[in-house]
Amino acid sequence: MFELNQLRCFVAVAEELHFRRAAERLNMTQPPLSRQIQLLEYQLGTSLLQRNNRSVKLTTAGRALLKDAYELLRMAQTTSMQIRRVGTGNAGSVAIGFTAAASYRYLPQALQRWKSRLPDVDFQLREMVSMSQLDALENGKLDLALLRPLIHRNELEHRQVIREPLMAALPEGDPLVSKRHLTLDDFAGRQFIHYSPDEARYFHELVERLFERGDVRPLYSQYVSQIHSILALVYGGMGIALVPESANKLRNEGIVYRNITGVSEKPLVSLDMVWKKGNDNPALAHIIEAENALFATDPMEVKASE
Amino acid sequence: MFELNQLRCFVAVAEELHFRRAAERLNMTQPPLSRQIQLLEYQLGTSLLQRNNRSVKLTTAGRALLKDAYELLRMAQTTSMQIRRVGTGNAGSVAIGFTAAASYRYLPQALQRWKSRLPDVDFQLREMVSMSQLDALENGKLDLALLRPLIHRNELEHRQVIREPLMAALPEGDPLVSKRHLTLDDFAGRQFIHYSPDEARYFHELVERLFERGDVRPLYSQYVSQIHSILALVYGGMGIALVPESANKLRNEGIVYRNITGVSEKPLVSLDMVWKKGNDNPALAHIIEAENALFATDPMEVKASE
DNA sequence: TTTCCTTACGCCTATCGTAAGCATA
DNA sequence: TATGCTTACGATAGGCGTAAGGAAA
Repeated sequence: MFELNQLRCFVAVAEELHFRRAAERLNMTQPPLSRQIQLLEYQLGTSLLQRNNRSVKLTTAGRALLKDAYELLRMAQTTSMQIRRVGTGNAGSVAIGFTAAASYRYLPQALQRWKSRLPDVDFQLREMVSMSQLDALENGKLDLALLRPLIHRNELEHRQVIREPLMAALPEGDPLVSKRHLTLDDFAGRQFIHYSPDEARYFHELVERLFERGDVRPLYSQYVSQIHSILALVYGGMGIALVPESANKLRNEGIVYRNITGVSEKPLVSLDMVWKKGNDNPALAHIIEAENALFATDPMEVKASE
Repeated sequence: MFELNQLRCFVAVAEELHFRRAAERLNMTQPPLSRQIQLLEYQLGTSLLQRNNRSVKLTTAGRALLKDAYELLRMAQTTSMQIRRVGTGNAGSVAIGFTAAASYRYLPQALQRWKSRLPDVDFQLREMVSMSQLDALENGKLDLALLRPLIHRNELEHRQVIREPLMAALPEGDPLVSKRHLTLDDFAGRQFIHYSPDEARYFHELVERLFERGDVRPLYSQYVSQIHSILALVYGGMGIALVPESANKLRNEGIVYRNITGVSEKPLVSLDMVWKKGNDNPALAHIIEAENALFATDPMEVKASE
């Protein structure tokens, strides 16, 4: 089989139709160039150039090869540049998993930042539940995961990327709506829609810890894992709930959000970016670096707002 | 820039994920294989394989390269085979020019023969007037021309491929139609549609020579170059004419063809195949060879039929 | 100790450059 | 005679194989 260098020799001769000039272009002397062409002809079993002492012309086979040689050399050149860029992280692809929660506030802006910084990187986005994301990270199906803090595994690294406050979600017409500022005491004895201790453990424990500090307890009526399900139940009058501030991007109709004095001032709910320790995807490194630079001091804090 | 051989080395390692086994597959020992991979990595400026003493894994850049390497090697392989076949004339393309006359009888069957013998050859057909064909042959735009015999140029070779008789073309209702066999004497004093001495010189001289042998002369009323024009004029009652037998493939409506005793027995009208002497298109050689074998004795003769 | 990749080193082949050959205008 | 490709030949560099090195299980 021929080598790319032989094709480069052949292309030079085919374009110059003159061995000496072609050799000059290739920064070599003419005799070895002749030999390379002869070798190529021998390997292909056919003559490529018809040469007498006065002229050099392409044969039919030579004309056919010239077209393919251009194609091959062009593709080799493209490949070389592309791999170089993948190596530096300026090209390639990054597989990103995210939970529904991440898709509302953090992911859209983050994607915009990353795409403008890495325009030739292909971002593959997949909505997945937290557990699947962690598994996918480990077996290399994902480069990056966006999810609520969990017990982190050893081989995974993480960083907080967003923190937002908890707010009360009330159905329209609820007596508490008239109060501008609630306190946790207002939840005493109220039907309360809680988070599932298994499938939404992070939120479950967050809420548990809040109420452990005081004396009041709401009446836990339901255990639900997804925020949009909680909002549906609040809307349906099944109770009131505590949700992260970004829930208002999910649903506003029939629901009123209220700050809770002593709670909503602090951004309690985190979103984490997680990746595998040994992941060598250079584009991933750029993303992590970009987020580190952006949140040089602290993760992005979402202030309580009304 | 890398060489194809380095890609072959890389692919072997990427598939085996084991240097020693890959080296065996490549019929070499393991250390030089390591060196080739290192060289490739150096040339691309990025690591392709992540190797510790226990395992070899593709990096992101390596995965990207593997896909492109397959593509490049496959294309090189295809090119090699294709050029080899072009060299033997079993692939490639042949540009064939033909006059309208050739397209009726000879070309269709000939093309069928050639295509079944050379299934991977691309036949490019172009209808052209004779002069353009000869020019195109000389400057390499055509490989083969099909036309009436002309004063042949030096650099061109030719062979007769078909001979057919001349017949009389009469308008329906002409008094001569009632005779089953005409003679040239029947043309005496009749309005006769002749061939142009410039644009249809071959036919012009053929007809001239015919009438020179006897005493009768028709009345030359029109000088026309194309056979289908002659038939139109005959149909229109402008006169009668002498046309090659294959004219009946052009037009039958309103025209009656009749043999001429002493003329139609001999196949007087030839069609030639012409090519340039130095043409190196191997597929052309196959075509010429095929026709030589087919007409081992004589060109295909079209018998006078009614 | 074994496995497996890397480094070191000598050999050899393939490519290069110089020089001579040969055909043509 | 000048031009231009090929052949011949010595030098050199790059690739291969063998042997030694080093890390991990």
